[in-house]
Amino acid sequence: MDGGAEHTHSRDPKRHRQLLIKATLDSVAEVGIAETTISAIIKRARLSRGMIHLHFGGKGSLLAASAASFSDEYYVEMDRQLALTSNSPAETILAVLRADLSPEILNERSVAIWHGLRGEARYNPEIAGYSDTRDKRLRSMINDAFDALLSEPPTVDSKAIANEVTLGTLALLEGMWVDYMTHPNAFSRETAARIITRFLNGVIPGSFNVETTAS
Amino acid sequence: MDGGAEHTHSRDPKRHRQLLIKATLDSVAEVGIAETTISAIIKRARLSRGMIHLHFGGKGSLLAASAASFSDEYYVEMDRQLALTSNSPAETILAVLRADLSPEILNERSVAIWHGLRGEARYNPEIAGYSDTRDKRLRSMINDAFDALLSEPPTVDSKAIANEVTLGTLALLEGMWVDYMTHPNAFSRETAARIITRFLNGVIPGSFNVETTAS
DNA sequence: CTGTGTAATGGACAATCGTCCATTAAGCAA
DNA sequence: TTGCTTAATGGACGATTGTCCATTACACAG
Repeated sequence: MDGGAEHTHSRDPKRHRQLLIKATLDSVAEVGIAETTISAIIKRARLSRGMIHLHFGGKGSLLAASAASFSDEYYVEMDRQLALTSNSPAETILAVLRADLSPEILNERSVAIWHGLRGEARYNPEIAGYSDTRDKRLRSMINDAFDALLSEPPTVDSKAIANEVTLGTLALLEGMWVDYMTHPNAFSRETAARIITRFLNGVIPGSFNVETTAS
Repeated sequence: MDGGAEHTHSRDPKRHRQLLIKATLDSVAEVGIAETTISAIIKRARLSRGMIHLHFGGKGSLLAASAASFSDEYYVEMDRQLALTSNSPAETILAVLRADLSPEILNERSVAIWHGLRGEARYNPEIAGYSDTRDKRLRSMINDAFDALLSEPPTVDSKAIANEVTLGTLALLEGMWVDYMTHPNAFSRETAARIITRFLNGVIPGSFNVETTAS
């Protein structure tokens, strides 16, 4: 019937699962979550229509699995970059900032997925869970560092300050992501990092010296 | 055209146009932009199916008109609140912060619409235009105030600083909106305002004294 | 080889999407 | 009233949505 069809039924369930997740994330990144339909995903993964129901039971579960995978991607890269730095509190905070603004983590693909999944989280509790987990881990990373930076051992007052500075730093980062999403080509990672450092140097003087290095 | 004559009920093109826009924004706020279909909008506005095509020509144009209306809502309320304050630079900045975090402007309805339209702006240039216009006006408001606050008349250096502080302030506000959207019930407007003020007081010492006055 | 179980296929299916138009209803001029 | 204009209706239409399943293809045990 067919002479040279290289695409016969390749049997590899685990790889196909991963292929579907990747296709889903790529689709959300490129055409948005509204256009990420079963047909679009299947076409991208070059698999058959029934695969999604077979492996995930429905579109919702596939989206949730994709959110989990995306969260993993984030922390794998974050941990990789953090492993390269020393572990003083100020260094850790700066390293997190740099990583969160690095091209490997902050790019057009990731902001589009981030935005799409954030919206979907309101109606899919499973996705909300993964978003929340991601946020909490980042927050405790930064919060611990500010605790150590402000007072050793931390006092009630220093902890209160650390908490507020942590929330402010996270808000700054999230705001920068929004900025990047709305104007990807006008955005400057260096400017963003400099602004955040300026603010941190303001609230905690002397710990984030920036100006020394020539640019 | 005329001042009175609002007796008619079934026939009122201008009112129906407005009704459709309101229904669209309400739908985006409550069920998300994906579920905001022609049927959903019509059902909400209690009008007939053909009205959208009649008055707007299509769903895309209705969304764009809704984005314009939403942008108006924002600035009408912002201007109203700003009119109540004195016009010293520091007071202006604080007033903008307070307004942007006030229940009239920052609420579950507005963040949901804001998020939904931001995502749609990638595929509908008309919507992107209104988002951009809104952002630019807010930015110049804050930037002008920082310019005046830092140096009178502004110097090249003070303008550079004002620009970065402006971008940082906007990022903080946008981050707070994201925070509010993801955890509406855990969010505290007072804490958010205090954090931003703390950061501003850090980068520009002495201009944003917080705890002293309550009025 | 044949038999058995599972991976994979791709179309059937009802529901819903957005667009569009033939028809009806309402206001105004005569 | 009669005629004319336009707002408004609501269903037809083809395309597409997500779900599901009867069928087929494959790997391996025997």
